[in-house]
Amino acid sequence: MNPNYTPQEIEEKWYAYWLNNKCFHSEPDSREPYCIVIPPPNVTGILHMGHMLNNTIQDVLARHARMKGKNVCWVPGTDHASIATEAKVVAMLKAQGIEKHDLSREEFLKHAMAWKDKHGGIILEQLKKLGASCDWDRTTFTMDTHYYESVIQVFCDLYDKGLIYRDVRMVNWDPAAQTSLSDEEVVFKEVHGKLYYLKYFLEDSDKDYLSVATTRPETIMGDVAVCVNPLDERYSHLIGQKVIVPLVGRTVPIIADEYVDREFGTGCLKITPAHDINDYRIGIKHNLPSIDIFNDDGTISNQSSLYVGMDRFDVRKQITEDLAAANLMEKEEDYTNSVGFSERTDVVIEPKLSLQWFLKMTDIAKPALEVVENGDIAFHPAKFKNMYRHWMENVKDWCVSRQLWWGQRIPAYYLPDGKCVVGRTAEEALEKARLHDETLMLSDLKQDEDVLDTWFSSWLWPIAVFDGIRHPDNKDVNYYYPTTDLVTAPEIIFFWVARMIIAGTMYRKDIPFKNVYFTGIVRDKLGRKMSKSLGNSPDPIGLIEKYGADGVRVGLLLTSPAGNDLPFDESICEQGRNFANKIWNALKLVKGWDISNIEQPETARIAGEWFASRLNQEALIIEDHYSKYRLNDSIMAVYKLVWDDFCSWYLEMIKPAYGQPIDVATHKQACDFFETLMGLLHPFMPFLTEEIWHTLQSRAEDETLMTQTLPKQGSADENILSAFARASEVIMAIRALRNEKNIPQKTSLHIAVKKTSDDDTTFDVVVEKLCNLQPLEYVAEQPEGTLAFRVGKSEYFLFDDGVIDRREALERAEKDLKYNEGFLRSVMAKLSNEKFVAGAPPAVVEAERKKQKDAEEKILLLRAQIASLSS
RNA sequence: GGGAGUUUAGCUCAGUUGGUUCAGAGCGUCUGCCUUACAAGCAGAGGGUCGGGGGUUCGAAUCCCUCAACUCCCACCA
Repeated sequence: MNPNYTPQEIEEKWYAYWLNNKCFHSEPDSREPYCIVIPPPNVTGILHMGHMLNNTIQDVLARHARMKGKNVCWVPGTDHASIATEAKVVAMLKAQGIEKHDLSREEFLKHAMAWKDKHGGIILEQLKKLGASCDWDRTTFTMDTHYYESVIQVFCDLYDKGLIYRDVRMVNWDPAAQTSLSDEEVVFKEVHGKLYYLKYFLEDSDKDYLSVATTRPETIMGDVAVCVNPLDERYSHLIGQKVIVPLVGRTVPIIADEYVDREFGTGCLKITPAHDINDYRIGIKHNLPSIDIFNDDGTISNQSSLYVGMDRFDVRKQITEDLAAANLMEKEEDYTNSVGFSERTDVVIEPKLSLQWFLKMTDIAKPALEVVENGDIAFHPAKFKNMYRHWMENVKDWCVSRQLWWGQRIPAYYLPDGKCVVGRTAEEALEKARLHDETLMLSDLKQDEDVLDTWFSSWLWPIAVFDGIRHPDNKDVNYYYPTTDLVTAPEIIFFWVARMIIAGTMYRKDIPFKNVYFTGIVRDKLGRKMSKSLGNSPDPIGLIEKYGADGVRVGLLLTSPAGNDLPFDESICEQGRNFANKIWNALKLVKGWDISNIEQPETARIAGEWFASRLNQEALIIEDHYSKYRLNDSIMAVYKLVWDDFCSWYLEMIKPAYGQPIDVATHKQACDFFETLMGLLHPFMPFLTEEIWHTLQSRAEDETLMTQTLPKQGSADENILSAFARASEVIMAIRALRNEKNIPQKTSLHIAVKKTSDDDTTFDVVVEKLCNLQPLEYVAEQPEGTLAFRVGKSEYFLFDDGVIDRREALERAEKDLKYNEGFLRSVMAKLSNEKFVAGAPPAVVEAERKKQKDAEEKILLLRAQIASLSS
């Protein structure tokens, strides 16, 4: 066997084995289902640390449930991610010298599909390296035919119910992707810019002007008014008069509205209804015209008299120069404000008036709020309930149309007279259209050019992956829905989680999942979010190659309680790798022994009894952690059980002397323990545990650890656990003594004990073995020439081999005495306090009395010891 | 501007309804060991006024008030 554990081959071998044996595949049967739907990554995406964490957690939950005997189905898939993917395809085409606008919709989609076929699914292959136990036979893509149809069907249904409407609204416009965005897709960032004070001269005056502060001087071509607060005495006399927009020369009125903050800037606000949401509202209120000076790509439109065709940011630069040159700029100030950026393309959002499709949210959100409020769906950690409630109570209508080609095309058809019908197919639409005009032909219908927001497909994910929209009563959806756990990032609680709950309560009249586990965000050591632009994200596949998938999984899990951010440092993977290696070495030890038909030593017998109890005890605790979704506590408990209890204690206890064989019974038991431990560890370290499970004994052809159902653990013997706890204290005390006195392990020590009556002697043989002692001697008094130390209430005496320093021993005893006297004082302080004795529960008072008694006994012992040392 | 959360060892975090001298774990640090499973290791040790202040209580890391710092969400300021 290799000296160090080498994961690569082993991981490849077992993943292939599991696939070949269909270990991940699930079909409905009589068992209890356990289902997770993966948060579908972008089809063209590649694996990043966030995916690693998220999918490791899902895999742990899935594997754990499988070993509990559930019928586990983890559905994988990808999202078509309309904006992101379309942007990538457009860029790819551009690199080949092809402009999107030169292609027909069909041609473009052909290119996009080709791109998807080439790059799509890379991420799924990467998940396999991590060990993800997804049911790959159920892999779903949000543009698969059945899925596409489901989305269209839902759109039509919502339209028929009157929940979807088309309207002109101010939307968030992404000039790079040239599409509208929902509010959720806009990210606000602090931007250091300037505040420009522009001169708006009063009509018929060449010296009186209003100074107007703006961060966007390039929008003045769209100005239709200047607004002041009606209560602002500085300007009240001017209300109703007119000013001239600088450079532009247009005459616009001075109006009044409470919206204007008198404190800000000069208290004058220019009104550009087409390019600012607040100006838009004021424009409507005051019946002002709206001048849209931007083209869809962010250049100046011919609605403007100036700068036509120039980009908005170039214009900003140019116009400030021109304003200054024309002496129309009063001043500039540095200014920081928050500006909306497109989540996908990272360009500055342009508020824009346009005709879009919306979904009414208010009513359909109510039942979805209810199921979280009443606990049908549990959030882990629970604090996210607050966030959810707040959003749901203030939910806005959802802009579902996107001016893209990649996605589900909106099934709305326009008639020659401008009327609109909605239907799943053109034929269905035609039927409806003929109700208006029976002479219409298919060719008279013109389908809407836009596609639906990506999230308008992902919100159906837990239903549509089982085809439960088109066939609501099919076997799969009836069995697997509602799913059990959802593991996702808090960032998409509104994008996705909330909307899935809405869709679930609408289309299944049931929750989509019972638990939502929110992972933290993976950050770098400096606490920064990992991002491509910062280049601070390690390559996950590189990490797997370096530390092994098991090692990386352990590392990620150890430091990541639900909802907490994870400051990632490669060294945590090292800890995982080291752990794998430790286990590997334990296997080497166990496999290396010669087995012989000899009698079982008492040490091994008692060690077995103890470890069996320990295992039972800890298995319960681990299970409890799982039930609370405290996976980091769960892995830590297994980690310590394996490393400390099994390797450091148990194996040391049963280990035969070098060159000696081990007895059959002990060896068998050690292997059984090892096997059980591998079961407990399997969800976290699937590859290593599977390998070891097969190495411990030969298995049937298609047997795997991952499909084993873990046996119910027995009970733990408290007596033996506490007897061992005491013995381990003795052992550690002796080791510390050796360490302090520099007595090598090879030197066998001669120790006598004066035990108190309630001490258990069961583990004396273990103490002797692990500390390399001559048989313990039991004495009534301290023998001459010995060094005394105390563990609990028993005294131990080390026979002097010329290494004992009496003065040091005395100091130790005195320190111990001082501590116990202090302890006694604090206990007595409580007991002599009448209020305590009267007020505290009797059990607590009783406990204090016992402490008093114990401390007094110890003090007596120590005083005697000190006396003998100083004589 | 509105809301939520966090603050305990050098780092990441536990600490269940106040009750053992309760201040914990892992990692890191320090010391000693290449002891034939494992130096990716073994054995041992040190380390914290539980963010500051005040209060309730016989008793507070835990409950209340207040201040401070940080994080996140929502709204968005020309």
